[in-house]
Amino acid sequence: MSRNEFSCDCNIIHQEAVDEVLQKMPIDDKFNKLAGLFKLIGDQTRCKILFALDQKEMCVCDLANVLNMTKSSISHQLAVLRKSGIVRCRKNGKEVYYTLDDDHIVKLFEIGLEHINHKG
Amino acid sequence: MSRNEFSCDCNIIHQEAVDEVLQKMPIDDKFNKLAGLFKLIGDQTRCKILFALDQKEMCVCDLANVLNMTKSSISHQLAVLRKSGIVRCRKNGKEVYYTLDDDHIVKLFEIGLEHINHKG
DNA sequence: CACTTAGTTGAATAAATGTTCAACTATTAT
DNA sequence: ATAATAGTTGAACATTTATTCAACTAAGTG
Repeated sequence: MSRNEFSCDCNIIHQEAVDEVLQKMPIDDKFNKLAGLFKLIGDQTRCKILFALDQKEMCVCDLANVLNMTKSSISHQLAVLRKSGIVRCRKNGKEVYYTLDDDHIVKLFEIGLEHINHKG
Repeated sequence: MSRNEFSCDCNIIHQEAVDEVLQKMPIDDKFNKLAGLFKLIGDQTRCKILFALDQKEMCVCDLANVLNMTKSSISHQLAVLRKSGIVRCRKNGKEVYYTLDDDHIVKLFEIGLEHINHKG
């Protein structure tokens, strides 16, 4: 039984190791969400937006000025962050104010920065 | 001085807030690396590879079996992870064994999973 | 009311990215 | 030597994705 029934193009070298790891692997849905979360903060623009919102509640124009980008592109990214529940918004007159809505993000940033400062 | 000199298409609503946040913002290079790190683990395939390697040192074929993918696509992703210093490899005969080479990744995963389990 | 500004949205464009495929190297076994 | 297997690599392809542009809504101002 050196060949497996799956679509990978090789023999199983260490069947036991493979089985053991497979048992501990979370289901696909978990990885989907996990990778999705990291993909969300794996973009310079969104990184900066989140960093800024961690300092202060800000409206779209403020963010556009901080990032030196157009309202439109900021708004598009804010929509992405909103839909994923990472930021929250509140309307006041003409302006829409955004805030961070997730403690985990700040922790992820801290560890990420540790990594950067430790390695290249 | 309600108009700024930059390329954003709007007035500054809260000059003080903008200035304050701008002062605290790391330089672009930091954000580049930070977003780069998250982008790296923001992919299902690489997420699974890293999770597997956190359990056990594995060769490419083992990983191909665990993920049920071809050697080639696994190898391509391993090259990406290698170049960024997140995994390390060691050759032994025909086989190449990979291991995790970064404590931060595990921490990021833990917090990421906390987030998933807390939110949707 | 007409005008300006804050913000959103959809379509289009351009760039980045993951997988496949085929060719290749290197090591082991017959 | 020859064959088979582990792994890498570059090009091609398809998909995803970030920004731009233009049109739009909604709220405040003269």
